[in-house]
Amino acid sequence: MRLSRFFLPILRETPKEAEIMSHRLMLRAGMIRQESAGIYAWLPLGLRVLNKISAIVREEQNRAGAVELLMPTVQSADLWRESGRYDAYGKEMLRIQDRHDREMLYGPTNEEMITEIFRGYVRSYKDLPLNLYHIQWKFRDEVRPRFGVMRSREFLMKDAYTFDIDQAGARHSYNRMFVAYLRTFARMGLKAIPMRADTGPIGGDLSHEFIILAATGESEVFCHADYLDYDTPAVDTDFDNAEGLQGLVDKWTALYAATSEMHDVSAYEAVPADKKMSARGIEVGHIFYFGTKYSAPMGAKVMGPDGKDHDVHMGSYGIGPSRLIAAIIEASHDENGIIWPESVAPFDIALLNLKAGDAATDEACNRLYRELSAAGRDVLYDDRDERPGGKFATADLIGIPWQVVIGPKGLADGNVELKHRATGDKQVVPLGEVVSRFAKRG
RNA sequence: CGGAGUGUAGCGCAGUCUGGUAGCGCACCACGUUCGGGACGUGGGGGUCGUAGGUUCAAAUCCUAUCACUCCGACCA
Repeated sequence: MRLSRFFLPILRETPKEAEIMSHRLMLRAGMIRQESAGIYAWLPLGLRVLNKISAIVREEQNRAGAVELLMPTVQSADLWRESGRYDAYGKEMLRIQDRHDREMLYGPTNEEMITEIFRGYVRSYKDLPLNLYHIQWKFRDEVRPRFGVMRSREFLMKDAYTFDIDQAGARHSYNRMFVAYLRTFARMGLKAIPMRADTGPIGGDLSHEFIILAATGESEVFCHADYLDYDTPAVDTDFDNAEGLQGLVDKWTALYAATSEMHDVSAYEAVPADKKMSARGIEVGHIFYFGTKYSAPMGAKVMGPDGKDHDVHMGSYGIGPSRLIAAIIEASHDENGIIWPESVAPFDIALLNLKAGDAATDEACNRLYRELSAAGRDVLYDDRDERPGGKFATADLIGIPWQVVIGPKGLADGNVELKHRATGDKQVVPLGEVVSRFAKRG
């Protein structure tokens, strides 16, 4: 992409309403624009990151055996009356009427709808287990949206729903998502710690919030420091191996980790002093098992091997890609701007032409732009007629992992400069070697 | 939903107390000099002062209503 033809409305000054760093940087980098309280337009740079994150979520969901579909944003109130939640949900639900005065709502979540879909087709235990998910916009009319996309009213959410014949099956389904989540967040460069969460009236131990530690986190968390050193489950993890998965989950839940709502002071006291970690955290995922809470009232049952009907055991599993963007920025930035992990960066390489209009630099840049693009790299080519300082500042602000800097001075010796955004390391590289350097990294 | 604020050019702000017909910095446009970490000069464009009433010879400024947004608290992916 040539910057001269892209739409990147960066701001030099910080809009006053932005309190936390991720919100400031997203506004300054031209990623989002507020359209209403807690409602944002995604500008091209922001959308690129959002799509990268969704792609990782999708890959890991699929790997764990989940199947993607897409449900609508607008739902019928009648559906929610079946579960009793139409009245129970309260003012957070955005209620609307269509032209026939039918009561509709903008979905805050999809348990009712997925249960309706399930019961319409699935009749036998032989069709289980089943895990269906979608990535769709949700709306929750928060009393006080704030912190940009961290707590917005409209937000993108991946929500998966599992169906099993019994609780043992549901536990395996739960564990699949548990491990998929560990992999998902790790791929985005995040250290997410699963913390025991409130299961409400269902009880049991099958509910976890995945928390990223960050100074600006909304909730106070307490955990054992060893979690930070744990290895991510391998890419070839066998998700059909129930014992193997249980072992992984056991390992990741053995040590103490809880948010303030679930904090158990005496259990925390048992953590060795040098391992005690008290910090603030951002919730980026939440998984839980809720049994037959929706299947029973809504009549989602299947015939079991015993020839009898069974209410299916369900669970739901959420990840907020839009919130994740803010969480990643909170965890990865410096005074100059965002530092994207390579896996979610909007572009792989920023190609800076320090003297647009100069025949030699133009030619070298054009060639590199073509060759890097052909090698499968997403390149943002800053071909604008701007001063070098502005180009450096822009590239740093929007956080592209690598900067290839081409100016007349270096080019006279056949060299370009390669800068790594995260470390600030700069090295001089012969022009002819740039493409091979990046080809290897893929 | 309780409490506190703010709405003046794309962004950040002054002007409001004490009414006299709107200004500064950045950004934007033109020309020139510049050009390896956010240059400088000259000239220029852009605002029904959130909206609606009212008071007044005269309202960004005073009064009333209303809308939007932000912050603190309670609540939440």
